[in-house]
Amino acid sequence: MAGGRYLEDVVRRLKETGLKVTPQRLAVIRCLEGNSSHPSAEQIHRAVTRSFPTISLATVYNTLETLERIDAVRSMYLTGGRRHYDPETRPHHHAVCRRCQRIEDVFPETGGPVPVPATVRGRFAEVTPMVLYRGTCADCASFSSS
Amino acid sequence: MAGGRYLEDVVRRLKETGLKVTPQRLAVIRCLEGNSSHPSAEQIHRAVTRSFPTISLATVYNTLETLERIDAVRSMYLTGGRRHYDPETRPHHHAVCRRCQRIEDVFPETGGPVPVPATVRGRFAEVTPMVLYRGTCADCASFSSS
DNA sequence: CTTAGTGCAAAGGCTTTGCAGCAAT
DNA sequence: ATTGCTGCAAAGCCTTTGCACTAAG
Repeated sequence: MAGGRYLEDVVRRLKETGLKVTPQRLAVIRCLEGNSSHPSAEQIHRAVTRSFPTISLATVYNTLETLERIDAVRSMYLTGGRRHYDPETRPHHHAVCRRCQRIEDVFPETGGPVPVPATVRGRFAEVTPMVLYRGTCADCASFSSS
Repeated sequence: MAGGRYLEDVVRRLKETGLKVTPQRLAVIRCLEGNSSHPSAEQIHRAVTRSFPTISLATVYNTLETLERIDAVRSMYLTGGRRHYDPETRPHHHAVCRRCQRIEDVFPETGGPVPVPATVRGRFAEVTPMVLYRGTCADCASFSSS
């Protein structure tokens, strides 16, 4: 595996900002590293619990907020009323399955840049477009009636 | 004003589906007609309360769910954990202010169709792209430090 | 009449907050 | 010693649900 580039980087930023590198934070960072499943806080908590049984859900939330402030994670509401966390902080798009809610990253390179219409440019500054491709994923399409 | 095209249309669809046209539902429909502010359920409730003081928030939620089923309104999580309702049910995009969370409709015609990358097309069927143009609106840009 | 819809209140998710105890300078 | 972090529990939003009452067709 790629081995800790993300972890190293986030740890460095924590230290630079004067924040502490606690075992709980390390566990959450490790859970996020290379994780493109866009987990919710609760999913992260469940996953981290396996290696760190005593970590509390509140600490996971606190840690995620801290990590978001140092740009180590990005949160978003893509589907439903729950927040999803993504360690990929570069601008990119998302494909979301209408049925199973699976979320996949879609990088701008694969589809070319998304133009910002003049009407939007005239009314908003520093516009970053983010596309949501809502569709039906292969798994769900094959079990179409289930 | 345009005068009731939306209302007429929704009332017709309610009847066709065998649903009742109650004063509460009419009040919610009137509140949605031509409303492009993407209100939350609570905002709709507050607005409707002015003309219909006894309507309950639960009824507003129930009504919105009913209206969404007959495709008279579309709900979405664009920003934060609250649901926003939009009487515009044709596919379109949204511009959202990073600061004040104001939401504006952006119609595909103004920016041309959004292409679906081959990678997405290969993994998802019936893909509908929806763009979120996140930026800073003119009002917020002028009060940049407030 | 009959059935669906309303309003109230309670319950349910998810997230945030307050605070005592603990850990790391 | 001082500061910040953790974990627990409670509180807070927003939304959904159960149920008796009411009203639409």
